[in-house]
Amino acid sequence: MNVFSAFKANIEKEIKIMIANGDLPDDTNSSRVSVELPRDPSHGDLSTNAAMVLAKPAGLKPRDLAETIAERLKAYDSVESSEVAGPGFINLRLSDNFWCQRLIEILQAGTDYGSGELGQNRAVNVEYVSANPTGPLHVGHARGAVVGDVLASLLAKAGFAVTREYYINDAGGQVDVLARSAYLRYREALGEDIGEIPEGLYPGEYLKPVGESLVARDGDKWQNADEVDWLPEIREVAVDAMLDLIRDDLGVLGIAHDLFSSERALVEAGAVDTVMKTLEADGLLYVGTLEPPKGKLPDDWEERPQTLFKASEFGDDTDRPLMKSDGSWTYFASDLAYHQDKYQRGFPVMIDVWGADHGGYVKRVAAGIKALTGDEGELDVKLCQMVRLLENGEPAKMSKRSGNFVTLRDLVEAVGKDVVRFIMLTRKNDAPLDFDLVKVREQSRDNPVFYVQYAHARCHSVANMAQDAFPGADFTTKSLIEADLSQLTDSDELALIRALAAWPRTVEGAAEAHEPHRLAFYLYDLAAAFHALWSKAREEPGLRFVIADDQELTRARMALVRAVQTVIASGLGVMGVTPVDELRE
RNA sequence: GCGCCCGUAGCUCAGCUGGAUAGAGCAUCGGCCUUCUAAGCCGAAUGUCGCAGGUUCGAAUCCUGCCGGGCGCGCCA
Repeated sequence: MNVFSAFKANIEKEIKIMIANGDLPDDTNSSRVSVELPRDPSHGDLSTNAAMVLAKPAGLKPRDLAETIAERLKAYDSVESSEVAGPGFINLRLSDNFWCQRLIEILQAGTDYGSGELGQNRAVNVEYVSANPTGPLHVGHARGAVVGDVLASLLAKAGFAVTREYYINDAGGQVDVLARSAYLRYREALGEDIGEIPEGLYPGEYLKPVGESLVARDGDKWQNADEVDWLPEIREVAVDAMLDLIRDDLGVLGIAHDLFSSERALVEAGAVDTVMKTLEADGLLYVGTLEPPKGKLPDDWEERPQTLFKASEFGDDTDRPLMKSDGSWTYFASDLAYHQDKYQRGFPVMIDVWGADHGGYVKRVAAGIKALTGDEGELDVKLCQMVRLLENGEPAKMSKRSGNFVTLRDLVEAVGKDVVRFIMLTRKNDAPLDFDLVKVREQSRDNPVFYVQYAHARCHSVANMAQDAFPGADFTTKSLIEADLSQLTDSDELALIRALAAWPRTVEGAAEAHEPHRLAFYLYDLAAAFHALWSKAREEPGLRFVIADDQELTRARMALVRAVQTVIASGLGVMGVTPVDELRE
C-alpha cells in the first residue's frame, strides 16, 4: 500500500461527501490536494494541504475548512489523531496498529513489496547505452548504462511494460572507419607488416581477433581487393564483433537489452524516406541556408543551401539540416526515422539516456517527434554528466589495456559490478559524479554501498543470533507474520516501520519522475534508521532485537528485522545489486 | 552570441514536482566505548538556498533579468 495515495483517496472521498452535503461547492477541484510527510515528525505521520487549496475557491477560511475535514478524518480507525496546524495544514497521526499492518504487508509481499499499478501495464521504451559499435565500452558509458537499466527496472516495478532498447549507429562514417581499421588487422593477420596504425583509424588491439577471424573465414580473398568491394563485408563482420564485445561488457554489469535496433536496417528499409515524405507533405521541409554557427567557426565553413526541417516551429532554436552535401542523410534524419519507428511500434513514451555532450540535440529530436506524432509522442531525455575516476581524491591512474581510455570492464574488475551499479546512482543523472576507487571499498558510513549492504547483512546475522538463542523457535517469515507486533512500541522501532512503509511511495515517485537515483538515497536513509535502532540498543539493552528470556518479543522484533531485510533486498533488486548476507571477505 | 544543465553548511551532496523552524555524510568542537557482528556511539555548532525582482495564503522549488561554472552549437555519430 502506498500510504500517501491511500489517504489522498480517503480525503477525496470526504471531499465528495462534503460536496454532496453542500459544505463545498459543486465545482470543487481537488487535483491540487496532496498528502505528504511533515518535515517535522512531531507534526504527525501525514500532512495534507487540502484545506488551504480548497478554501479560497469555496470562499471559506482555510482553518475553518481544515477543522471540518480534520473532524471527518477522525472517524477512520487508522487515524489516531487529526489536528489543524499552522495556516491550515491537517496533520494525521496513524495508529500503531496501522503501521504494524504495513509490516505484515511487507512480510507477505516479500521483495515484491513496493511493486505498483502506477504504470497500468502501459508501454515505455527506455533506450540506453547505444554506444557506437566501434570498440569496448568505457567508464562514461557505464553511467548511462546503469541509469538506463535501473530506470527500466524501476518502471517495471511501478507497473509499466518496459522495453530496454539499444540503438546501433551502424550507418554512419564511424563504422566505415571501423571497417578500415579491421581491414588493417586483417592484412596483419595475413602476415603483412602494417606498421603504425594511421591517424584517424582505431588503434585498439581489440580489432586483432576480428582480422584473424576474417582470415579464417575468407582467407586472402580481400587482400588485393578494392575498398568498395571489401568494405561492406568487413564492416558487417566488424560491427557484429563489436556488438558481441559490447554485449559482453554489458553482461559483466548485469545488463541485457531486450532489443538491438539497427540504424542501417532502418535506413535500408526506407524508413528515412518515409519520414521525409511525411514531413514534405506537411510542409515542414524546405531548402535553405543556415546562419554560420556563432562561437567557434568550423574551418571548412562555407555557405550552402541544405534540406532543412522546420524544427523552429516545434520549439527548437533554429531549423535543422537533414541531408549532407554528398546527398546522404544526416544522423538527425535517421534519428527522426528511428523515433518515429519506436512510436509506431507502440511506444508513446520514449526515454533516451544520453551523454551530456549530446544536450544540444534534445530540442531538435523533441521537435521532430512533435512534428511526426502530432504531439502524441512523449520524449524524455536523461542526460548523464561526466564520471570522474579518482583514487583517494586524486585523478585515478588505472592501467589502460585497451587504447587510451579506462574501459567499463576494467572498472568492474577493479571494484565489482554491485559497487559500480550503486555508486552510479548516488548522484542525479544531470550532476557530475566523482567515482573514488578507494573510497568505494572503504567500510565506513560515507561509503553508501557498504552502509546499505551492511544493514542487509546485519539483518541476516541478527536472525541467526535469534535462532541460536531459541533453537527450537520458528522464525520463518510465515511464522513472523503471526507475531504479536503490538510489542513494537519504541519510537525508533515505529520510525523504522514508517521508513519501510515509505518504499512504495518512493518507487512511484522515482518512476514518475524518471529518477532512479532516489532509490539509492532511500536505501541509505533506511539503512541509517536501522543502524540507529541497533546503536540505541547499546544504551538500552531492552531494545535489543534478541531478548534472551522473551521469545515472543524476539519474534516481533524479528518480524521488523525481516521486513528491513526484505525492503533493502527489494530496493537493491531494482538497482540490480545483489544483497549480501555477509560482509566478511 | 545562442541553447541546455548546474549554483543549497567549510567540503561532497539530498530536498519526495509549491508547504510549516531548509536536511544528511565528511570536517570541527564536547562527551562516551571490555560490543546481539565488524560502519564506533551520543550531542553541539554551522546557512543572505548565487543576486534582484515577480507570481501566491506560502518559493530552495514556478516566471523574468542579471552574476558565476560546465557542456554543446551546419555536411561527427
